[in-house]
Amino acid sequence: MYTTGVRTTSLAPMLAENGTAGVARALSEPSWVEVKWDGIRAIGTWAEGRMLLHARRGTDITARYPELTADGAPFLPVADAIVDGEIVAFDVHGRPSFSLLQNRMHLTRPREIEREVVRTPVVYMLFDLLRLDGHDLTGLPLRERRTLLEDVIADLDAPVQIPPVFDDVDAALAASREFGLEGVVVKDPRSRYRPGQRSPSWLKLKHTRMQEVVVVGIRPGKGDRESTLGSLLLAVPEPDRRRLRYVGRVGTGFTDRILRDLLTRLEPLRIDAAPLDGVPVLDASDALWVRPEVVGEVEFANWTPDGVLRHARWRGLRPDKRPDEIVVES
DNA sequence: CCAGGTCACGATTCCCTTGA
DNA sequence: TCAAGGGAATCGTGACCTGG
Repeated sequence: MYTTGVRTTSLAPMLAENGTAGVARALSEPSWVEVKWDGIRAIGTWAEGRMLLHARRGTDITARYPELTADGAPFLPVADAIVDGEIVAFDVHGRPSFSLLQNRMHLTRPREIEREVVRTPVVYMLFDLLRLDGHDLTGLPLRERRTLLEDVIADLDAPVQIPPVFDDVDAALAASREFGLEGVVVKDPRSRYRPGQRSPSWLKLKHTRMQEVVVVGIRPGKGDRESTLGSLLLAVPEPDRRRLRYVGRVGTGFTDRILRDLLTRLEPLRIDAAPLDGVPVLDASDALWVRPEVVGEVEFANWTPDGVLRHARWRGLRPDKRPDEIVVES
């Protein structure tokens, strides 16, 4: 079982560009809309009755998902195939949860992997078929690859599924937002599969949210960011408005000019002790604290279970807002 | 034996250089 | 002039090493 982590040959997955609803609607009529699964992209190579899994950059992750790859895993009724899909873990509400996956995605010890098979089961959502019984299918249109995928791999057990395709961008966007999903991917059904390419034939439309935050600290930067800062430590007021609650860091979304401006504003506010409790040791270890006076706005994907902003990027200062005016969006 | 630091890997986003 | 791609920064986890 020492295949984990080794780089072996496999196809590189085709990637989606960031898109807008307008461009996505124009991609085809009717539209081809898939759920954007919040999981781990994986290319599956089926041969000699066994599935090998490779992550986006080619890492062999076969050993990490025995329910998809070891004895007893679903059996594809073909001699050989290469499939493309996403490994997904679901929370109690039935929503894909990347934070659940993080419990198991880096495990290497067989005992711990087996424990997570039971505790954090995954489903392999297949959305493409790249090779079948010796034939390269990447030159076929998506519509035909999908038909072959459905024909050939029809009756699989629970851990391997073929998710549905929708035909209305706006309805799918609304429904996915309603259900708390990350977004949708709109594809051109006429498009070929281009391994390793980021193609405008696939567009991801992601839901994002905004949150006002108060800056409570600075973490030093490295490399190009050595002379300015690495990330900002953020907080929001507790419901009682008297204390602050730590909500994580933001380290992207800045231009060099904005970084220099932030540093100029924050330097005079430096204080010795943290202005709040509950900052994880790792974040606090090299932090430079500031008086909680500077309010800004971040765009983010969702809240983690422990109340931290996920994928936050800086959107700008809110000089019109005082820290105690911040409203926490649920 | 534990805590802390560093690394690896999974992910994303953005800047900046490159080349057409 | 503009798009594409490389590079580097971020987050979050576990593995590993080291010093007390």
